[in-house]
Amino acid sequence: MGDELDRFRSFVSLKGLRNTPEREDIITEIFASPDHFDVDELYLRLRGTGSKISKASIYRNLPLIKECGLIREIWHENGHMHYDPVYGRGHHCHLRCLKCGKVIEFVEKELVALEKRLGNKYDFEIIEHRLDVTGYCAHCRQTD
Amino acid sequence: MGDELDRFRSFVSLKGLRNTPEREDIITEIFASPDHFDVDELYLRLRGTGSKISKASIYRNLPLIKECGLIREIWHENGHMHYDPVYGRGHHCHLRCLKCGKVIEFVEKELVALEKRLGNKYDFEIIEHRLDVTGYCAHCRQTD
DNA sequence: TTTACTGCAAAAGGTTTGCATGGGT
DNA sequence: ACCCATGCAAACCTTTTGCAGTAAA
Repeated sequence: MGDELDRFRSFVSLKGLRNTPEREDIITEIFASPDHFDVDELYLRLRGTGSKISKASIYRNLPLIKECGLIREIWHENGHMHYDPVYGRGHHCHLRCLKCGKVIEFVEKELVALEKRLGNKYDFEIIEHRLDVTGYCAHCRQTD
Repeated sequence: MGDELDRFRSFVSLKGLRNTPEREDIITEIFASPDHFDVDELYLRLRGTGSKISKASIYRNLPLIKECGLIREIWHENGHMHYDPVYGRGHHCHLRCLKCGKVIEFVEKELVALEKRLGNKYDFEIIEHRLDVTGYCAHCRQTD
């Protein structure tokens, strides 16, 4: 907790880049409530805290924050990308309702073994896997 | 083989829609070599066969062809969606090289059991899962 | 002092849509 | 004949980028 900033500061200085208040604001806000988000939501949340940051800066910084390992891209929906804060949280996958959009996170440890198997079989160095399961939740099936 | 068209014809008439040469051209071309594609590639392939179809029609028809179960969306990359012909082929997942873009398809039958487990546990009617594994292939690791 | 970072606004690029025409059923 | 589907071009929307000013290091 607060750890994210430390990690980002090291990352940035290691790369010979600069840290800025804007970057810290973004990261702080993301981890203030580490739920899935898209650029627009994050922008509005930041505005809500009084930040005057521009969307351009958000777009420019998300790849860096991703490279640093604090967030990852999860899925693209309605024409835009969604992100998931991952730092400090175990790897998980998503079960998503196609109607209401509700998202349930679940952990599937077998996938680690699967990764290893695939890496060996096809001679790949696996970087990540993304498993997205979709369907209809109980509530949405009733109100069909 | 050719089966795709039959399926689409039934689907379309069941929905009270109309079949057209453009729609058949799209489907025929997709299954002429059923590899992953994006809209632009498909458009060029169609042009290559002499078709005068517009991109607008492709964009308007892909959702229908998807709903019919002939294709599915797989991943969004470089700002646009990629598609996968699925009809008549077993369900598979993708292992993708982050550098050269090479795609290896693999089958993981355990995922069916996983789907069932998730459905029961969270009371979801599962529609589909998408597992996308990324990393670096042997060739790209050597030429780093 | 250097030069990466920011905000702004314009541009880019994929996808959608309005409209008039054409063609299934 | 009805009205859905098409082509064209404009609109739309997310994301990227050029530029001039600002501020880390």
